Amino acid sequence: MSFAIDPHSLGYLLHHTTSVHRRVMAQHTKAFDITPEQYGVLLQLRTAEGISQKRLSEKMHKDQATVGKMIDKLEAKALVQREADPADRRAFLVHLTDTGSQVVDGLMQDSTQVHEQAVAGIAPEEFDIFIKVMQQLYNNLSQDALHD
Amino acid sequence: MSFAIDPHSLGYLLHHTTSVHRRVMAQHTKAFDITPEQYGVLLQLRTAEGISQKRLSEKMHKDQATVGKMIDKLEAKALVQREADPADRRAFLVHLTDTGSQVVDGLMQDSTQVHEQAVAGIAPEEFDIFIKVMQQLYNNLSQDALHD
DNA sequence: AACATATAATATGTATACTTATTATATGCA
DNA sequence: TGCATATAATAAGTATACATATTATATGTT
Repeated sequence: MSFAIDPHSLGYLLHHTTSVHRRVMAQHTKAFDITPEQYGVLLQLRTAEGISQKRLSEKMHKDQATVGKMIDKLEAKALVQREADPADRRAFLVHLTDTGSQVVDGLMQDSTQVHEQAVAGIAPEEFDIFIKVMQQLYNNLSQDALHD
Repeated sequence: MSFAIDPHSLGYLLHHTTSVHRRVMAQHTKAFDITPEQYGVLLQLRTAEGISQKRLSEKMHKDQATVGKMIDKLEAKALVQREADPADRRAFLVHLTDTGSQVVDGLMQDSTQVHEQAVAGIAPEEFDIFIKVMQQLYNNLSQDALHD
């Protein structure tokens, strides 16, 4: 195995690129008075309306406690709503409110802009390889990390 | 621009892969009673012995307050040491202790293992493209994000 | 020297992210 | 049915991560 990069810098590259992506997204989400993580919740709900906090935490690869807190904040801002699950009295089903839907719709446009900014000057074939490698890294690292 | 992936999923891919990488590293750093972020500090100090917290925060792309807190914790564990900067009474110079050096040395080996686990089955040429694309994404996104 | 401005570190407050424990409710099985 | 076990959500505690403010010290200008 003779890769060009120092093995210790894979972590740096992942973390720094992810951080800067978050910071750019934060500049956009700020206008809607939410964080990028909260946008992530709204985006999931858009295509998974009425799922439980448990399922949501699995889909987002975050633990239940974290997602629960985020739902608290989003509910306080009236962007989502908790509904008692009629089939399981331990669970809540989470719904987007109308305002919540409007916020996601607005931010999806910003998100597309950020994507275009991010991939500027990158050849499509290379970007495809990048995606494939990222998925492989994820799969390789997931083998012994606990997740859904 | 017709990339294969949904523009909204670039963030997911970055965040999830970075998270899983952190979780795997955490399994290793735990044996040394530190976090992956604290390992990052020690690793930087290894090649930049005696730099200020300010410089350290710049090299790590984190803000000074965050790095200051991490130094507090590492100092409490006797892995690093603060020294008054003789040339600037506002500043501290941060040093690895002997124990700190041993911890980095041990974890660098673990880190190499994690790297190998991560890149298993990935063709070197594709990994090179991956690195290049990551760097381009970083550069593109850094244009309007504040950083060093 | 005196003063305005910049800078290094710290303090404070908010928001993830994860661990462990707790509570209420489900579910499987005797 | 009754009980052991599993599960959904929450609570409490620790550690980033960042924004804003504060304090002490430097530095530039007059």
